[in-house]
Amino acid sequence: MLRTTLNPEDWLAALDESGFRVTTVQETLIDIFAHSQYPLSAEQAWDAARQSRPKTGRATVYRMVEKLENLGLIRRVHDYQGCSRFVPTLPELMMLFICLDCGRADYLDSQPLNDLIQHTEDASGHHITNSRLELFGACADCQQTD
Amino acid sequence: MLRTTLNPEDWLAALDESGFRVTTVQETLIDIFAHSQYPLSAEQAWDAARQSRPKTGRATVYRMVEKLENLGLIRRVHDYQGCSRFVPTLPELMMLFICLDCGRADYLDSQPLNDLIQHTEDASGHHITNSRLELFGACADCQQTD
DNA sequence: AACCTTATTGATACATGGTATCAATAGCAA
DNA sequence: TTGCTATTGATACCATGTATCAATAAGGTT
Repeated sequence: MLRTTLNPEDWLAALDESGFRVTTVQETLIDIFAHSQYPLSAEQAWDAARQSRPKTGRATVYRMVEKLENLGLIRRVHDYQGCSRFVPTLPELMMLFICLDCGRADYLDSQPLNDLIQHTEDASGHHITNSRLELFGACADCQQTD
Repeated sequence: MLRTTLNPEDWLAALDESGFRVTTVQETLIDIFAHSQYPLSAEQAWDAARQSRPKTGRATVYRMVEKLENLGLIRRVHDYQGCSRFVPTLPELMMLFICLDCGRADYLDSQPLNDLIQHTEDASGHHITNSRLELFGACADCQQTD
């Protein structure tokens, strides 16, 4: 699966630039999200965080997830598993494909979505400021193993 | 806003054909969903149901909402208000626009989405079986009043 | 129309996921 | 090093949704 690389240091820099203190919890959680192959819930991130940092609090993780989402560093995935899991944001790759077989998320180039939005604005008269597109099915890898 | 008409009787017929008993709770809830201008949560539907049918139970409404969703008669809306509200399904109009100002849902023709899916399948090699597209912004009406 | 079977309902208790509170901790600037 | 204050962790709390189970009511049968 295509996946442009993500740099945890950029995320820490983004927090710093937004005026937040850089803490060890943040480093831990950013590492967890940036390196996960799969969408993660706050609960899953909490479990993962406690492996390297046992005293990590649950509320802290929920707060951190909210902060990362507000900063646009992670985005919520809405799929058949629910609406509580997150993946890193890749700004140019906003079309998300979720494989119903292996569960992995694939990021797709946003251009077709941008075109669709432009076309829809023209046709409907609505002014579109935000969008969410999620595609579901069997990924290229999983089709071969069926 | 465009909105093709919905016939509550068709919904009752769909329940009947699926082997479910047709009850007064169902009639009440179907009427509520079919005529709402806005996405409704189960809790909101419960409030509405009790106005004409005071003894209606909370769990019953949650069960009914789940049933209507499983039958494809209503669909879940995932927006800034959360992921617990539903709108009627209009099969040929699967692109949903939500106005961030007035809150109303507008249904848009699915063809551009179908084209995008076809294109994405060809480009990515994934087999796409399902999709969700939601667009957000200011609707044509609300732009004029700004 | 009365009867029977069983799906559906309503009330209650429960589970899950997320949030508010607040004293203790730890960034970070001086 | 010190002091200020954002952040944290523990706990209690809340909201949303689910399991249980006796009572009710659809709707087919007689």
